[in-house]
Amino acid sequence: MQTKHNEEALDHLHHSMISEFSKTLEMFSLNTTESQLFVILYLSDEPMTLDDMKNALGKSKTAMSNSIRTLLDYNLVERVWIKGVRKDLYQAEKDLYGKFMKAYVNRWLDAIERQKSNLQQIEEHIQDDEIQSDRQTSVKLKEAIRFHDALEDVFNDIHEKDL
Amino acid sequence: MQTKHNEEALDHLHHSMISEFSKTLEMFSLNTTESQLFVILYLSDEPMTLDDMKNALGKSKTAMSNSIRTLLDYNLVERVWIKGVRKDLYQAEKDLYGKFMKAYVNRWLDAIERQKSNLQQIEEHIQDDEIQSDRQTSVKLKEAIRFHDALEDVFNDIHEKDL
DNA sequence: AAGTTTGTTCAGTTCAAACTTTACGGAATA
DNA sequence: TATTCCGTAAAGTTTGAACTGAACAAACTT
Repeated sequence: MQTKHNEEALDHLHHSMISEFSKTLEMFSLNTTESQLFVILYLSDEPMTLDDMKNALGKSKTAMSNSIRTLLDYNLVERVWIKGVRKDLYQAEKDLYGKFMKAYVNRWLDAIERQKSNLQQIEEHIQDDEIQSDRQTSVKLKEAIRFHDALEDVFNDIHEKDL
Repeated sequence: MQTKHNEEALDHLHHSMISEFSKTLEMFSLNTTESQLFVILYLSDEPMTLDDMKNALGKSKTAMSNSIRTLLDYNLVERVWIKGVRKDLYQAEKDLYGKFMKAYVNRWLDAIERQKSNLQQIEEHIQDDEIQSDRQTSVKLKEAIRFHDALEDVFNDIHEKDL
């Protein structure tokens, strides 16, 4: 009975960790399932199959398949091969902080670069067409571009720190 | 006719800026309307009323009222008073970069602190109840807490930079 | 005091994201 | 070669966020 009590307590413990830790991971623009999935893999000693995850989270296999693929895209999870095992196996990347930060910062930098370039095109467009834009708008446009520069700087700083 | 052509071009210009710049602002966890609203206010020389915004964005007054309040919460917008004007007036805060960064970083720091404390409570809970947790889980828990510490450090760094 | 005007609350609607179930193609096994 | 098994694709369903319009309370005007 003591063992059973202990087992339940361990289950509860796992459940709490998944519930709590995943909330933080959601802040990295992961959705609920993706975050929970990562935590599950993170807590597991051994690589897991889609069916393992399905059982652990109580969701459909398709949901697992989709979520695991975005985690792969973000480089937060890797597929491993074990001789004799037919199913695909996945495990969480070791370097928790580094991987998450890298994934996060890269997504920011990509977006910033894209948006900055869009704004710059608008700026060129003004000059080419000789539109008599009000002074105010022109000033704001330049300011917005500088804003993007500043963002780029911050995220580049972070990026360089954890190389 | 030249003036009219120019006017149209200016409208288009404004529209583009709202569309493009707001995409970046959405990355600070603002939804579409909040972001667009901020850009509108940002581009305007004068403070605007809810009706002005409603007309500018073509959405309901309720939507404006809700969005402006979250922008106020985040300290990205301020209410101003002008003698004789009965309606509430709002304008974008001047320091674009500083305000956004501060709002963003604060939200991160709040969340991290809360989550870290939750994890620490789980850790205490283990020790109190003398649960024989597997070594692996215990290690991971500590690691997760360190992860939060690291995040706190990064965001604190950013926070201190733009004081 | 009666009647406007203004911002917000509330109830109902719309739409997109997230899930599930079913179906399918390709690889492994017999 | 036939069959089973596994991951993904497709189609349909559910759920929650975002929006609208009507109703309301407080403040202002006359």
